[in-house]
Amino acid sequence: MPEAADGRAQTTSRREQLLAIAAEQFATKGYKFTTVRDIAEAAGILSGSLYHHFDSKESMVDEVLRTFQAELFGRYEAILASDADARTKLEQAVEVSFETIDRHPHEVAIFQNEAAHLGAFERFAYLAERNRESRAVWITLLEDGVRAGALRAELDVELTYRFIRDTVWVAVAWYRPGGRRSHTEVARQYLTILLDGIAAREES
Amino acid sequence: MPEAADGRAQTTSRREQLLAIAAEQFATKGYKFTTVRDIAEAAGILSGSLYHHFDSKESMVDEVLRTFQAELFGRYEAILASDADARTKLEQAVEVSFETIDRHPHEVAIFQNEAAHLGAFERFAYLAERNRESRAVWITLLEDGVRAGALRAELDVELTYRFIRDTVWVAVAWYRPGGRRSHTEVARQYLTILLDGIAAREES
DNA sequence: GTCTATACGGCGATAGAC
DNA sequence: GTCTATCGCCGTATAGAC
Repeated sequence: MPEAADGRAQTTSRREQLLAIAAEQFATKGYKFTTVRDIAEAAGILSGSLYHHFDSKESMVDEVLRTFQAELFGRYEAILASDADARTKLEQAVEVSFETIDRHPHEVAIFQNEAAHLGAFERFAYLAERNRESRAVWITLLEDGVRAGALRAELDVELTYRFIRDTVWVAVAWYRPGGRRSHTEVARQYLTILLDGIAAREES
Repeated sequence: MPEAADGRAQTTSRREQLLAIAAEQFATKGYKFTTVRDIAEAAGILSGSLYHHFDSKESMVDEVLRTFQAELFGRYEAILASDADARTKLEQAVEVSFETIDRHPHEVAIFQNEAAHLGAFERFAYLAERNRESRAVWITLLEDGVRAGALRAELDVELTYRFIRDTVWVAVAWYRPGGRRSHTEVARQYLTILLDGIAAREES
């Protein structure tokens, strides 16, 4: 990652490298369990040197989460704005989510594991805001689905939203990029369960 | 809780009281974020006094988790051993899980949030063992369901197990005992989604 | 069974040399 | 941009009086 063979833009700045290293540590050991000395060591420098690049350990998670969320929500908005039918949009939202787990597993893990704690500080108030946005996206998708007749009418939309959100994001705990199942495959299987259930259909 | 009006066993020992207080703190703030001074203060004593009852902060989580797991797995075993049909057993396992969230929300939360970190230490090796046991329970239920013709034959059992486990336990993050939906109601709704899916059935 | 007092270590962060 | 050195704080845990 650090070197580009040809002369083309080697855009990964030192700052971004360090953030990527920090993100990996935060994701695997947890934010609180990761010391600035851990991050520095993984980067091959000493802890004091980190403060040339960042104000504090807190600033590091902050930047990691902000960047990640901006990208993710950009993609959700694109889906909402498209003119696909309700069921397709729902499927796309699920696919984008699993793709995000595939591409940014560390960032997703940090968000999953630390958002609750961090959200308590004013600095991280945007996390709660993003949570509300996310809920709005899924609820809209589900309600549109019901209205269009694609989803069952008696659906408890609120509960369904929670189940979807939980299952999709918690998958970061076991999904391994480059593993046996691709993110596309996982999304497809998941959608089958979600849409059609696991029970055998009785022939009528 | 501390007092029993009649002469009958007032079984909540001081030890159990302290453990309950610790569990609540661990669950809401996280194990690492909870200091022994926090626990002591919540109990109305000083931190040094805690060490009259327990070796260490670690011993406290340990005891909380061990007790909880023993009870939960006892219930799973009872279901497996019963002579109900495959679909009923699966439903019962889901119901027991939500009931456990209702009765022991703190313990479930601690297990959910801390098991990954704690599992690294030999002292908590049993957490990984319980995880394997849990997987065995669900996989058995699912495979029996497929064999009995109650569940779809093409089911990816491994993936389905993960989705069930994730959704059921993560519900501890939002389920509130005594709230608007009872655990029985949540379990029922969840089973509908899981078994029959959320898509409208096309009339054949 | 609880308190007072305190040890010991590791953490985040800073100042200034190179 | 990194290193050396170090500060101040807060965490767990201990020893012994009451």
